[in-house]
Formats: sequence, structure tokens, C-alpha cells
Amino acid sequence: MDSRVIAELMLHLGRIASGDGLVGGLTPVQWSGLRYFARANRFSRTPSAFAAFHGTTRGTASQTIKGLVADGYLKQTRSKTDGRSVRLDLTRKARALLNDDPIEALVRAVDALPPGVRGSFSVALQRLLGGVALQTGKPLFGTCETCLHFEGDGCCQEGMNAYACGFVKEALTADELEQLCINFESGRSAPPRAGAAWR
Amino acid sequence: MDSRVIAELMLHLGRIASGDGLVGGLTPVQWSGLRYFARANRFSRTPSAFAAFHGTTRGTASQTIKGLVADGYLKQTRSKTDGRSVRLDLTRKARALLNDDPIEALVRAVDALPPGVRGSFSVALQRLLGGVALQTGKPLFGTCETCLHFEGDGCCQEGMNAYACGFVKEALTADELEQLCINFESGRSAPPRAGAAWR
DNA sequence: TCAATATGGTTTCGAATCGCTACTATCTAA
DNA sequence: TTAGATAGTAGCGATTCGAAACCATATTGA
Repeated sequence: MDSRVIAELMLHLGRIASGDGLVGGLTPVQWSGLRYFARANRFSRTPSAFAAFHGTTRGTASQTIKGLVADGYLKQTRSKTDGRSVRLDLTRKARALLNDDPIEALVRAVDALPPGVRGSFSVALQRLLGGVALQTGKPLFGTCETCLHFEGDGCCQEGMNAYACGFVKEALTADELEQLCINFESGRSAPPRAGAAWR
Repeated sequence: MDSRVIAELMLHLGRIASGDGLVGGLTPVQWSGLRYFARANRFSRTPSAFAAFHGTTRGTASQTIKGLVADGYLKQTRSKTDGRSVRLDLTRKARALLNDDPIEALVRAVDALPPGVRGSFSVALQRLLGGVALQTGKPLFGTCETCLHFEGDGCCQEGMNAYACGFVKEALTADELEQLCINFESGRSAPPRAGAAWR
């Protein structure tokens, strides 16, 4: 099958699956934002990071966020270390709403793929994302798993945390290791689990 | 990898790859229309079929088409058999423009996949599209290859064409067999080449 | 220390999109 | 021949988005 046909098919599938119009009171862009803030780590839950991730401008991202805050899905807190920065956290209401994500049809379809197929499919997707991000010069988001800045991994010394980020110089909890980060720097080669680089 | 993460990754990749804003003077929606009319067969190059394919209303589709016609990318001709119907054909200018499709980055990324991976990837994509179309009740577009209405396939009898469609009851040329059709009816089982059902 | 510059975030404005509804023209079936 | 279905278009209002301007805070360097 022609690569162009495959590419068109991907875009088409994305459009169909993202659900037109508002579902549960949220627009497709707002859903996208909610998914991002659910998956991003605390260093990346900012308007700027969302704009970079989403491939849009800070102004547009700010509008999207404003709507989500007004509807009670995100809570803003100013950073203590940087007076300009704002962190966004999902409210309980938002977490409940995420169960009715309009993406559900696609999730079920993915779930119906044979396990082996699903594995190689996700690896291929990540390679595509990396390739596209590289060509378009857009930032690639990723998780600690394959990040150059990741430190720790077993070195449980006295008075030290098991995991830490060498970029922001802070300790990390275990569940943060699989959240998306804007400071991701691709470095490690083939990871044990299916790759973790996302753009 | 979680099915939900995979689904989100697909949507994200689609958004990033489709290129924000206008490229070459066309908006993303117009590009999508141009691609559709380049791939659809003569029975499906109508505003209604495009609306069905694109998951939008006829009104919106009509507006998109109006813009493309005004810019000289599509040519309208009224049907001789149905006075209401209009067929849209790409102009030479449009075919030239399609070489600068903003989807190019994704096409190159797909092209860089190992051949074996690309094959199973496209098969998985088509399964996903079929699954999503089924769940959302949207029409599934496809090609003659796996269509119930397809007739011919070697029966070159006297005075008969090699290929024909039993639904519109017309002869088909060889290159039409791989164009998208709105009258697609999934019937045949696993095809020789990687499946041909597209939504 | 203070000015220049960079950065995070918001606001505003204009263009474009999209769904909805209404409308015309044509076809089809009773 | 009339009623209803279908193909396509037009207009309205809400939303989205990008671009630019703007404010507040950090950082850098003279």
C-alpha cells in the first residue's frame, strides 16, 4: 500500500474518531486539552507546554484553558518559584468526565486488535511521531524512560530519592516516570518496554 | 501499551501532521477535500458523498467545495442522468498543487518504516477504521477489491467489459478499481492485497 | 544597581469553520 | 399528479484559531 494512502488514512481516521461537535459539553479542542493535562507531569502542565504540545499558539492555548477553568475542569495555581508561571491541575469533575471520552470508539477498536499487532502498531506510531516531529521541527514530548535527564534507576543511596530529573533537579515519584514531559531529551536507545517518546 | 494511550497518540499524530493554518493557500479542510476528490471514483465525487466521507453536513461540505471551485481547483459539471446531481473533477492546477501536500512529512515518515512493519501497520489501520465506522454508524468507503457489488474479474466474455459494478450497473475501467466509492458494501473476506476498506 | 532583553501568560481582533435551519430544484413512488 | 425523498445551496450565529499587542516577572549584562 502506498505511503501516501496510509498517511491519508491516518488523518481520516483521526478526524472520524475525534467526534464532531461537542460531546458531554466539551469541544474537540477542550477534550484534547483535558487529555493532555491528565497525562502531563507537573513541570509540563502549563499553558505554554500545552501550546507546544498541541502545535498551536500560546494565545489559542490560553483561550482553551480559560474555558476549561471556567467550567470547573482545571484549577489554576501560581508557581511559587516563578511568579509568571501557572500550573493547571485536573479537578475531580474532570477525571470523572474523562470516562466518557468521545475517543472511546477508537479505544475499543484498538483494544480489539490482536495483542501482537497492537504492540508493533504502537511502536510504528511512535516512530512516525518522532519522524514527523523531527521534520517539522516541533518539540517531542516523552517520558523519563528514554530521557537523557533521567537519573536514579536503582541507586537508592542514603538520603537520596530513587528517581530524579537532572534537568529540573528535583526528585520524582514512581508514577511520574510515565507522564509526558516537555523537557524530554531523547537519548537512550531501544527501551525495554515499547518506546516512550511521544511528541 | 494501553489502548487509550495508543488512541490518543493517533489523534495527536493526526493533528501534528495535518499542518496548522494554510499551506499553499489552502486550509486544512480544503486540503482534505482535494485529497478526497483525487481518490474518489466518478460516482462519489459529489458534495453529498464528500460530506458523508468527511463526517460533516452537506452545508459545510458545500462551502468547502465552493471555495475550491472559486480558486480553480475543482470543476463542476451537472449530471446528465440526474438533474440535481453535480460532479466535481480536479483541475490540472489542483493535481499540480497536490505535489506540495502538507501531509508530506507524514508520508516520508511512513515511507521510512521497514516494509514489513508498514504492511501490518496499514492492515491494522484499516481494521481500526472499520471498527470505528461500525461503532459510530458512519458509512464505510472502500474500493471494488472487497466490494459485494463488484462483478467481472476475468470473465471477458464477448461484448462485455472485464469489470463492472452491479450497483450502478456500469462498466469500470481498470484504474477505477482502486478508487474510493460511497456505494461500497463490505462482503468479500480477506483480500489478496492488503485490504481495501476505508471509511 | 539599573536598564535591556527574554519569557510566561492573557487579551483582542479579524478571518475562517462549522452546524443548523431554511430553501430551491429534481427525482421517485403511490 | 401529487406527496415525499433527495441533491445541493444560502444565510445565521457560535466557536476556533492565528497574529499581534500587551502586561508582569526573570534574567542578563553593563
